[in-house]
Amino acid sequence: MPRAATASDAFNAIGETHRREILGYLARDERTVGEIVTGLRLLQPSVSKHLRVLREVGLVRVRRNGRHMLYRTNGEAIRPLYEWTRTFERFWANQLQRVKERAESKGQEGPGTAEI
Amino acid sequence: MPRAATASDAFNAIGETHRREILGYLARDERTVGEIVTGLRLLQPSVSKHLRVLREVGLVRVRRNGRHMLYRTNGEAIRPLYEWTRTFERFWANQLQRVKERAESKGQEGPGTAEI
DNA sequence: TTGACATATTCCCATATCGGCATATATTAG
DNA sequence: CTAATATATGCCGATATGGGAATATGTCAA
Repeated sequence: MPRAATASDAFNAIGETHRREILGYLARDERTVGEIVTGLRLLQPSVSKHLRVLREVGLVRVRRNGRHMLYRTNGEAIRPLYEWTRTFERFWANQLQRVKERAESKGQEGPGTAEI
Repeated sequence: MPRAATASDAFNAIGETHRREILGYLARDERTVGEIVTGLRLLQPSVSKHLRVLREVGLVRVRRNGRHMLYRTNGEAIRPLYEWTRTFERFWANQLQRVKERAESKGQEGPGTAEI
């Protein structure tokens, strides 16, 4: 079995750096394909292809305006990713806690707890 | 250029469903490869391969205990993903805001306000 | 040592990728 | 209508994938 299609879900779609950049770029306002091309310095066919993937997984929305296509990020579709990552929130929360505790008890370094 | 390697960064690594499952499984306690195999009903070589990818991007840590390898999730490595998704938080925050306002002004439950 | 157990690696294969380039489609202007 | 602009699609090639089966490596027990 090959790797899951990039358009199979949001988790796969955001694996690509350029697609994440596009999502960021489209987060504020809707943008034309041409604006993305010049704004992010990508080639037009590449942008169109990435937009197709993003559209297929619902990460962007489009509407037509004359001969322009106006794309915008659909933040709702990012929420599942957010929720998934939040599942691990306690890790860095604990980390901050530990750092704070260590600072407060400002004593001794634990001897090298080996990490592989 | 082919797709970026699955072990090139966390964004690519979590694209795979089984890897996300493994990360969830290893979030509470450290686990043996065998435990992952039986716990998630995967084949051992498959698990070992996924663990390798996860290890390469720092999403899991290992230590050896006799002939067992004990893996655990390194939540810290998920934080960048969390931060990235949080960039879009206002999308669903606004959504909730709108829902709340509607509820307050109407003083009743809105019918079918779909939740994902 | 030998054998049993735990995990990692290798090989094969069908598939999807992304970038470039060329081209097709769609829409408006004149 | 035709030309020009905006976007989408098709084709190519190099590459990495993930599953499965077989096998290699590593560690302990007797």
